[in-house]
Amino acid sequence: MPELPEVETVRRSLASRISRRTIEDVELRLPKIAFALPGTLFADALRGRQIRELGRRGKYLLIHLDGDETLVIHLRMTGRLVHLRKEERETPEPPHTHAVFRLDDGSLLRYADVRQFGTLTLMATAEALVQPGKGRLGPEPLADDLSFALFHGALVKRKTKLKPLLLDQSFLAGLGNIYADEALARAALHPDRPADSLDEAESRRLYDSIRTVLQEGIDAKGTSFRDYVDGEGRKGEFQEKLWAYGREGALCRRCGGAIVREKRSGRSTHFCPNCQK
DNA sequence: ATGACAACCTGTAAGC
DNA sequence: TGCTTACAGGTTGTCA
Repeated sequence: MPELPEVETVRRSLASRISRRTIEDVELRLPKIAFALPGTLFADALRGRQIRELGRRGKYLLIHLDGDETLVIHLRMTGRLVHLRKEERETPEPPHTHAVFRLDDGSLLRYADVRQFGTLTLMATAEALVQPGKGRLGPEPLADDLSFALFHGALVKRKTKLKPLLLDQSFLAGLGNIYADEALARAALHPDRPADSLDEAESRRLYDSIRTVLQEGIDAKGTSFRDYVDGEGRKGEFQEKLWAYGREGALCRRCGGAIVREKRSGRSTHFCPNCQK
């Protein structure tokens, strides 16, 4: 489900609702999804803690707490994090609700995940900012300090094909299957092109396309294909503006050719064979 | 470094 | 209708 634009949308939609609130209690119904420091219980570690502010790193949502710890949330495919104000708290609970946070203003933060892949991890803030997941994360695609020179330098060192490279979170943090396909479509680059085969103009197109498509995704409040909703339970709108993903058989918005869907590194890959070279 | 694939889960849609 | 298979916004581990 959630790639960078979706996680950023969740972050923004939750920020004003839960910042500076204190967690009064946590009901953890599926313990295997949650991790605290070794030897501690997740709910115990969170009870009474105040939420400072919300951050994001790649696809990880960071809930910074007092005491220099951060609750790191990864929604994986079907995770949802929805806040309900005090007057909304009787809203029927969605199925597969695995954790409920009760906040000091009477509101609730519900975490639901059909496939149980997502994780809630309490870790030291310093660590969460650098390395929220297991492997090292690459740069933030939208950060000012990711210059074209830096991107291009890293790109041409790689022999991998573009599609798997864009999905590699250690190369760039935050692209997933939808936005990888979209970035390639907008850059008019074929998913199978070896990264080191791009000339500078092509590399520039890719760099620009990645940033444009992610920013437009955020502006549209994410892509809701199936499950995704933001922190207030609202769907995004970017699915209406896609060029490639989910458009098999439809006409390419650039050249009018037919979009195809083919497997690449185990993922459905959508592209226009006519103009993506 | 790269690639291929299974595993973790449940739900839905398509195919027969 | 009912059964089977493929597939889904992700990541990780294993084995070439």
